[in-house]
Amino acid sequence: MHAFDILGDPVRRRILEVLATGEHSSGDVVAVVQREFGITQSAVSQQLRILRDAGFASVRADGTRRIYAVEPGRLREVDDWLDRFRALWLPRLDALATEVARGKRKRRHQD
Amino acid sequence: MHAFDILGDPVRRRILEVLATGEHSSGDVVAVVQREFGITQSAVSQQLRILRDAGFASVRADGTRRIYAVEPGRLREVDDWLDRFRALWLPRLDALATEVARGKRKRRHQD
DNA sequence: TACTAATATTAGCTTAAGCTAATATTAAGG
DNA sequence: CCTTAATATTAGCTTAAGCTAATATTAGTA
Repeated sequence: MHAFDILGDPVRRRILEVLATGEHSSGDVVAVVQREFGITQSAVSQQLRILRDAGFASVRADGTRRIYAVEPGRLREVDDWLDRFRALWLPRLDALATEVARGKRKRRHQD
Repeated sequence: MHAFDILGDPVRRRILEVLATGEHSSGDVVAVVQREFGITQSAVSQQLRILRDAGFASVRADGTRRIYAVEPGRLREVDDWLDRFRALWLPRLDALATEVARGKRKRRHQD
């Protein structure tokens, strides 16, 4: 599944925004999303699972709590996809400078 | 409408990929998408309209042809959104260096 | 002015995504 | 063990997104 398909949902994006600030328990995430979107714990849990399954987030157990963290790989795919458009807003940057600027390492581009 | 909501569709993404290589007529886009997705001219035209309305593409007339081009603004929104995650894959880059690296100008962040 | 080529629009169908409600699971504590 | 807290899962409903088929629009051309 393409990274953008996962990010094409406001709840999932919000969850990732929360996790971008650091690890959080499922309950923490539920609290935020529930306040802002008015949906149930079940719905949030389902979205957390989608994020896990798609590789956007990872979990570890802490007692009865589940602690979620962002997994950056899929987000880098998005970053890579944008490369083809960057010339449009960084017009005066030659190829090498762009490579350096974007901190790009050698990596396989599986579009 | 959030940029990601628009990009959460493979046909629309493919259209933007085509336009990333330069201006193209509606017919050109239809040819590519039709070959790859097997959908009708109508469907492609509808997606082109969505991209226009959302500010991802612009059109100009050339006789009976419509010439489409990428409009970078909305894609930069995506780039901006990713900022909050970049520390995850650019860990050894201080704030200023990141600013420079990302070629960031002063701009209003309306998340 | 009739005809054709290029594209857009509209109405209506179908499917899948995201939700709720209910229930299951798992771990900790008394 | 029994209970409670934290979280996950499942079944089923609803809605909206994306499609097709048909038709409209617009511009160039004979």
